[in-house]
Formats: sequence, structure tokens, C-alpha cells
Amino acid sequence: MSNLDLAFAALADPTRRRIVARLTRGELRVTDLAQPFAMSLNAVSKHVKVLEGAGLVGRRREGREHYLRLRAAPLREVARWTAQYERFWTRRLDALGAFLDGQKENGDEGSQ
Amino acid sequence: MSNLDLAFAALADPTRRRIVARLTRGELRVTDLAQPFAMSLNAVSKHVKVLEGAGLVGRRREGREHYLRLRAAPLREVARWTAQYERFWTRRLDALGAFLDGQKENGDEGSQ
DNA sequence: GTATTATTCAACCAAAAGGTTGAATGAATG
DNA sequence: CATTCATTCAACCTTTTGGTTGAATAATAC
Repeated sequence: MSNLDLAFAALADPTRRRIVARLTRGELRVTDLAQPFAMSLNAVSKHVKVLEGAGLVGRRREGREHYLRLRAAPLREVARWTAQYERFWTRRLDALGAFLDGQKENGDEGSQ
Repeated sequence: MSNLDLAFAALADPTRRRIVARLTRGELRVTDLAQPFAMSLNAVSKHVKVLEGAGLVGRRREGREHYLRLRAAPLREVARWTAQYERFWTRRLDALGAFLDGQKENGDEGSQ
């Protein structure tokens, strides 16, 4: 699984996006992070592992407590990937007129 | 499932990202779209349906042929969501220094 | 009208995802 | 040392995902 696969998949779950949002305020222990969620601590712990797997969360152990923090680098990759398509949503390129001008530029198949 | 859920989930699959990339060159029939992929036409057809479900692909029927085109609007939403975190990857905010300044600004929980 | 072509629908399958509960590990605390 | 607290591990379950094959539908071509 590529980096981008992992990042997109990790962010596809709304709970995980909330976790990411929550971590913008600073480090949190797993228990504190889990507190507002209507699911078991175990479930949140699993979500955190998915985010770690995608490089979106880092962990620092301090005794029995694990402090989690946001690691935004993969978000940068996602942003870069989507930015490739910016010209398709700016201007009317998104709509029907897309190919009146097209067909020549942009010879590559995009990433992966 | 929210729009953003659907968009992220759709983009998590590399085949689907290739489809999106492919459609930047213009409209394609399902068969032509499927041609370079090492999987059955049916599989590609299913991927297309996922992309349609996320609003990333539009379809125009012309007789028995279905012409697919990119609809980039959901990509714009993804870009907007990730842009929220831009300040966490620019500067050294991503790394350990993230909370030296933090704790005050950004009172919301992000989207959804 | 009979093939052929473009596409989907339906059933099936294996693997992954998202959750649960219960037990294990390992620090801190009384 | 016995307990409690923070966290993970493991097993299990249900639903979703990504693929297959085979049949159905519907438009074109011979």
C-alpha cells in the first residue's frame, strides 16, 4: 500500500478525521483523546493505530501514558495530489466545456 | 456517509486514482477507460460507480455507450479540508514544537 | 432478424474494516 | 505487595470492499 493509499484510507473515516482535528490543539493521551467518542477505548486505540500506520499521528511514551501528536506531513502529500486537479475545478473546466480546449496538454497519467 | 467520507474513500484506491488521472484528458467510454487496467471490465465498472457515488465522475449516455468525465468538485472539498492543516506542515509545527505556541487558537473541532 | 458490442446486474468469494468483549502487560499508588 | 490505571493484544462478529464469473439488457451492425 502506497503512502497516498494509506493517507486517503485513514482519512476516509470521520472518527479518524475528528481525531486529527482534535490533535491540532496539542498532544493528548489515548484516554483523553478517546473521551468524547461514543465508542470503546479499544476502538479509538485501533483508529489511532491506523493513523500511525499512515504517518498521520506520532506517539511518545511516558511511563504508562502514550502521548499522541499530529504529524501533518501526509496531509501535505494529499494536498499536493489534489492540487494537481485544481485547474479542473477552477474555471468551468469541471463542467461540460472540459474538452473544448483539452486533448493536448497534460501528457502524464498522474501519480502512481 | 458524508461527502468527504465518500471522496476520501473513493480516492483511497490506487485504481480509482488512476481512473481520475485518466479522465483529465477528456471523456472516455467505460471500455476505453478500462483498457489499460489488469482487471475485468466489470471491476472497472464497479470502481466507476464508486467514483460516481462520490461525485467524482459524471456520466453521459449516448446509445449503448456511456461517456465518463471528471467532476472535480469533491476534490476541491478534499483540498479545502487538508488546507486547514497547512500550518501544521509548514514551519516546524509538525515536529515537536507544535504546542509551544498552541493551546489558544483554533477552537473548533474541524469539519464533521 | 440474428449477431455482436457496450454495459450493467447478480451471485459469489476472500480479505479487510470497524466494532465489541475479555485478558494481558506494565506503570503508578495505597 | 496488592490495586488501580493506561494501554494494548487477541479473538470474535458483522459489514464492506475489491475482485471474479455468468447472465441480462439494450443498442448497433450485418
